Amino acid sequence: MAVHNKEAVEAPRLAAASIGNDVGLLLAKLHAAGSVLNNRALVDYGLRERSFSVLTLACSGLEPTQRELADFLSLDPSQVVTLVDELERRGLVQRVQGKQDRRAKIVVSTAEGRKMHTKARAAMDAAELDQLAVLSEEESKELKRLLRKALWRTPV
Amino acid sequence: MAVHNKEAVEAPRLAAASIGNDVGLLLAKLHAAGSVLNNRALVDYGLRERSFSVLTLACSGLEPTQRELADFLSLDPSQVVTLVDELERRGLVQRVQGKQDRRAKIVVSTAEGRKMHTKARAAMDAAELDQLAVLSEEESKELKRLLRKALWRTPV
DNA sequence: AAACAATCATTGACATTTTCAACTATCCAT
DNA sequence: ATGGATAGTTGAAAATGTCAATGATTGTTT
Repeated sequence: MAVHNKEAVEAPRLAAASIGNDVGLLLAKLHAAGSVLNNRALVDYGLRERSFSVLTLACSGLEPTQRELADFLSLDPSQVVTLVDELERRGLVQRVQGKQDRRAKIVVSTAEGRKMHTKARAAMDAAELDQLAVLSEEESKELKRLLRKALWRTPV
Repeated sequence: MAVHNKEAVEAPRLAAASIGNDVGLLLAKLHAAGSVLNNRALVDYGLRERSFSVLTLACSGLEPTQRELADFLSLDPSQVVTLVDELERRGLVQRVQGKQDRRAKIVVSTAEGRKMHTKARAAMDAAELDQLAVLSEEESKELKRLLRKALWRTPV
């Protein structure tokens, strides 16, 4: 997702409108701006935000099924197929048959995939630091906490 | 944007992965979930998130040009054309030629548009309240403040 | 144990959205 | 006045999102 905004650095004139305080718009804009940064950070590794997410989860040890990936990443199952196809083609992940449920396919990382992930993770962390540079350490933590809470209704 | 997540109510198993703390993913998921709520809230008025944003700004008195709308909403100028076309066709906004710059077109609301906006705004506020129901008043305010700060680097 | 509905991954079709390049009209700087 | 940039518009191409159908497998009901 690209950003056409040339003036993301300071509050534009229109931010004064009531909509400048809408959570929906704030989320959309910050998400769009962040996506640009993230995808730019990942381009060296041939990854994009989504394939990075899948790779990360494949490396997590949680042994996610494709269905779980779809649910967690808010994607259609068919989109997960495409993402895993690509990562598997590049030798970064593998599909293994589910133990309890043989319909399910668990996506696990290869050694290659874990090496790739380590490097990509560093780039992503730098990008996030960049995006939130204007916030203090406490503010960044608080922002994440609030996002998680709003999303999952966990006390945190 | 639709959400395929069936378990948005509580933290899913995969949230334990390192990615469950990534701002990018948190923004993407909360934005996606919010879009569903917002678009559902607007369907009665024949609006969607984006046309509502354009209508709001047309009603703001700020007299935005289409270029400003594109920048502010992180849209391609051609997408703004489509949105304004539709709103104008329905008699909710009008294009008026810019005063200083005759290339520019300022998007202003009609009386009809303002009535529509008032009703839609109420529905949107309710949707936002719903989405952030789990947060306290202070937390909601703080979340918005942090989003605005990260986005526009205003002290706030 | 046979039949049933439900679920997982996959495919392919279709719709929507994004991105981009061209074009006209207008602006601004020299 | 000329030339280069910008605003809006159009249309085409690429990327993404959505959805229905399928085969394999599961759990459930008779």
